Amino acid sequence: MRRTTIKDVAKAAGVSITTVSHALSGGTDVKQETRERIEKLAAQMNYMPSFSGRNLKNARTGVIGLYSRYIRGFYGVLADAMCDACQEAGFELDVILAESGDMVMSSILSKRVDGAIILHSGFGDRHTEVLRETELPAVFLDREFSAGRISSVLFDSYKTGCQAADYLCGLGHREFMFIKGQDTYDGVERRRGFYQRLRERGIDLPPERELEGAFDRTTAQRSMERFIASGAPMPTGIFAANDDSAIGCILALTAAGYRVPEDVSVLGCDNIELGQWYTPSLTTMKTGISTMGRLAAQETVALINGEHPGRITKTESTIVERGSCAGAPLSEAAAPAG
Amino acid sequence: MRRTTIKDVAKAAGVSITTVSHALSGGTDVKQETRERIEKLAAQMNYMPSFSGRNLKNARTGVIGLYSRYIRGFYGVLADAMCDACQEAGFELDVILAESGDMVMSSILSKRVDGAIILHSGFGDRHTEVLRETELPAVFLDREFSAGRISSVLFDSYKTGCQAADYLCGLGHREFMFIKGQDTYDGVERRRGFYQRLRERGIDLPPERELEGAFDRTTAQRSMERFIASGAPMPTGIFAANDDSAIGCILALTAAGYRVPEDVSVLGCDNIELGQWYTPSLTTMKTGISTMGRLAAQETVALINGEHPGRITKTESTIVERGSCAGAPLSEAAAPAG
DNA sequence: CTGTCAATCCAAAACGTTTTGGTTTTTTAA
DNA sequence: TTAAAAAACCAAAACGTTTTGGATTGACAG
Repeated sequence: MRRTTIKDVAKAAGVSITTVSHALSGGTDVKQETRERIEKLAAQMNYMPSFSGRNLKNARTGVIGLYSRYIRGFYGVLADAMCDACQEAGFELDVILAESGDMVMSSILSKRVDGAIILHSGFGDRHTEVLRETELPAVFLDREFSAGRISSVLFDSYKTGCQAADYLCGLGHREFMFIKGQDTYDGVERRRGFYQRLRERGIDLPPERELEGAFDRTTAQRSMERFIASGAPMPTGIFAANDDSAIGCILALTAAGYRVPEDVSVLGCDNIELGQWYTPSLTTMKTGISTMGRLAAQETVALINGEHPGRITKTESTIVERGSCAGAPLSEAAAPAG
Repeated sequence: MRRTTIKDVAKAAGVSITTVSHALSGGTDVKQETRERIEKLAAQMNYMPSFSGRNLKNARTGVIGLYSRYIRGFYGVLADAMCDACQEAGFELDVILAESGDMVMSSILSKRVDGAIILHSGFGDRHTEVLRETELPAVFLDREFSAGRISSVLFDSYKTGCQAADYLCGLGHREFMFIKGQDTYDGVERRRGFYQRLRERGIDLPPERELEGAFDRTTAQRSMERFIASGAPMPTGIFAANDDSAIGCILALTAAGYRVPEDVSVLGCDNIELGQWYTPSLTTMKTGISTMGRLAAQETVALINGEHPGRITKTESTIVERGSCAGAPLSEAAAPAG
């Protein structure tokens, strides 16, 4: 169970541990012949410097940590993109799954990573304050914040909301509905942008036309069913805060006899894979998840290298036109085919 | 940038570092009053023991590493399940994304993790041999191997193949086709089980009825298009090595005028989320990804604790009956509706 | 022969912990 | 009051590295 250390290699090679260290880490103070002998020996003995031993001395680990609660779905795509960018910069990406903000903070304080990318709803203001004091390079993905060595990399969700409004208006719609997401950064900003742009165009969206979607298929479906049951006139243009809730919404609409997109247009957001296979295929706002992951990793590296102080970066969305949106029907409000 | 160490806390509390260490790690040799004072101070100063310092002394990191090349999709679900099981056992799960088998090996040899879960195509026999010598507790997820401190946790894909054959035969089918996956453990075993069980039932599956699917939607679609163009008679029961290729297969069939499941039944494997939303909804073999993740993590913990030597564990699949399979049509071979 | 220089090498310190084996102080028992 | 026992504390070693500041060669110039 005892693993080989630098001492073992030194003994085997008949030199001091200093020489072994120099030989293996490319130092200049060692004869070519000796270096080769040591390298061969180290390989034979499966020697690899101890992570802890090395870091203790160096105060540098060479790893960037992605802290989140889950890793499935969205997070996985993000992590894959980050990983590429980290490796290009000579860092390793570790995904550290933590249950609470306290666990994230503990891990950071234990000096395991050179930089942290944080996407964790449990990480609160209290933690942020500690993080700032600690001066550890960090990047937030779910809030707008910047300070000394802390940056944020975000979707420009406000603008995405604006674009959604512009697109639906451009199709001729005048009566709208918003399927609300959760109160995350993106959920709040998408909503804000959508409402703001509608207002600029002189369109009012009354409270009863905002449905609870919770970024969730089932929730959106139930909400829409309730709305339909209420007998209120159906608007013709619907923007859902994400694709999942858009699909739930469509499910309820078609079940009630509405045709999408002939009677009602539904615009999603995120561009999940399912959207292109669903019937009708989903028109949606495509957010660049991979781009964001890559930018976040690069920003972390830049902060570690002290290239610039903390700042805020936003990436924009583009529309993906598919089958769930169409021009507004002639009648003011949509009605089910019966 | 200098983080607080145990020395700082000791100085602030007016005690030795020994006492601080005891106070914070629940040692018994410290007065209650002193302990409280130290705890409060440590919290105030944001002190957290250095990961490297502690591990150097302990030769134990408290982390289990999941080594893979990607983390999106399938891997993410797996990792989430593992994370739960690890935390229950007092370990932390780190997902370590490595490009090559060499990188995995380096990381393991640098003694960063107490146990490794390996799911990496780049990890070859050469690495396995080193791993065995190193005696580090490890679990493979993509090959059948066991030794001193090395286990495997796998899908029982051979049995899954058998079940697929049984199910299709039970529906009355006699003419079959197999959409081949990649030459991974699961790909090979699913195929072996399917063929074996057909043979046991006296059914022959000729080579021209095995199509290349590569676990990939497009590849399967192209293969099926080519088969249709060849004019060969269409079998009525198709088993695809995974859901993606099943969907590609259905795409080609419906485009050519075949009705699924009336003319041809298509059985997938994996139970991906898309399957339930696709039209027709996909009948498939459900593999327990979360169960496997949980088992793998528990097995790793057991190996770390020396509870038993390396062994092989397999989890079974269950069928999910949906809309892409039906009883065999009366005519021997299926024909497009025209 | 002497001093300089470059090329190799190495001993020891330092990094931040935990643990071992005391030492000092306080409490208890006689 | 004193001896023994218990409680509270601490100095130093050890873990595996890297780095600092020499030490030891041998070659070469003067």
